[in-house]
Amino acid sequence: MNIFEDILTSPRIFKNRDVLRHTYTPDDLPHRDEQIRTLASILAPALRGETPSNVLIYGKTGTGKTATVKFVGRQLEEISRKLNVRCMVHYINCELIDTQYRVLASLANALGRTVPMTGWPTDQVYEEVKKALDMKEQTVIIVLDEIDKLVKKGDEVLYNLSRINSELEKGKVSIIGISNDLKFKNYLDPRVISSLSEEEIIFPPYNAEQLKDILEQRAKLAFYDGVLDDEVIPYCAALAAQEHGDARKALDLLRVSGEIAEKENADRVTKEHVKKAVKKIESDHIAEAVRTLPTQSKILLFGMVLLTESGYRKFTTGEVYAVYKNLCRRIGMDVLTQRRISDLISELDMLGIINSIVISKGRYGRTREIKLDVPIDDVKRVILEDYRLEALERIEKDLRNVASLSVFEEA
DNA sequence: CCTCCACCGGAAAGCCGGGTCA
DNA sequence: TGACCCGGCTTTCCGGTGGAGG
Repeated sequence: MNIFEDILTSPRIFKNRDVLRHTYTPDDLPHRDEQIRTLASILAPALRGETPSNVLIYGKTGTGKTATVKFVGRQLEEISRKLNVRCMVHYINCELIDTQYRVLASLANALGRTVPMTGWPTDQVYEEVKKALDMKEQTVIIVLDEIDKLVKKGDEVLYNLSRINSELEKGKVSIIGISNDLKFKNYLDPRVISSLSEEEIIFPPYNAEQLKDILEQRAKLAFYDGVLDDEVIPYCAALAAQEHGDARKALDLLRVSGEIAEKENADRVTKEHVKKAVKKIESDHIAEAVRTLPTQSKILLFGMVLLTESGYRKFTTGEVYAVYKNLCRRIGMDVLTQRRISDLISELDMLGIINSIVISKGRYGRTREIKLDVPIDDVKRVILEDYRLEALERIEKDLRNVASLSVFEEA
């Protein structure tokens, strides 16, 4: 049989998987009417040739901030075309575009100027932006998503952008800042704050009911009719609502459940698939967390893996440190002090890779009791992917044959 | 009730790579 | 270009401590 025939005849789950990704902006945002209307009324002056107020938008991840802004932005551009008003919305993700120069260059390019992504003096790019705006009598609404990332590198851009209007003849600029960090204002110059936050909109987390509506709306587009068991969506919604009402998480859960069902060649998605999806997402998160760990932490964690494998369900800072020190020596890496390792252990704890609590063993001192509470095989595999740590694999094999505990000795 | 272990965790200073400014 | 600054990482130093054993 032709392999494609095989694939084509297998049960079909997804009509359109992309609808469940967070890059997708739906045509209708349930339970965000209030925010949409507020934002629209703030931006409306743009259509009458006035400058809209600057807006700051707050809300945790997955509360629909970006989707709402993009949605309103699209509608605004649409109607301004109809009314023949020169008004555009320029979206910038500050996680990627995180310096004054890049923000200005991206803006200039969007306005039809060719500015290299590097090389020019910053004020020349600034002039270029101003010229473009004045010449076209353009109104631009700049969306700075994850604005807190930008602020951490200095608020000069924001300062310049917020007073650019007074230097323009005909062009108009207003700024929409999106942040999930409520405290990010602390890093700002008070003048910038007052100009930037002329208006503020808060996005509260979704509750389980609302998440259910969102999922149902998307599921209609994403899945074929009747492939979802009735309990699947309420279950996903309930799980995501427990964790801060994050719609992104709920959608991920639904998508991964579908993918698992598809891979299993099942003809419907069941609650069991959702349960598996929870596990898969969690283990992917852990793998990612381990992968991005600094090298020293990886060695440390590898030491913990070895201890766990040789039967220690829990161990103390001192024990791990001895193992860690040995491993470092054998693979020729620098050995950090115990004080530092103590901090690295706390970090691993915060990432949820290990469990550690400070206990007192009376006469035998006070220490942290550490437990590795993730699948050790996964952790080990990911650590060994690091080319600098290949040597660890050999050491581990040697240890299996010798008494594994010998790592402890020779302090 | 006191001691004293084996570490915790704060403070401060040093080091280093990168960026800024005259 | 060199002087300088900044922030992240690391070391040094050290005072603090819960509770088993005496």
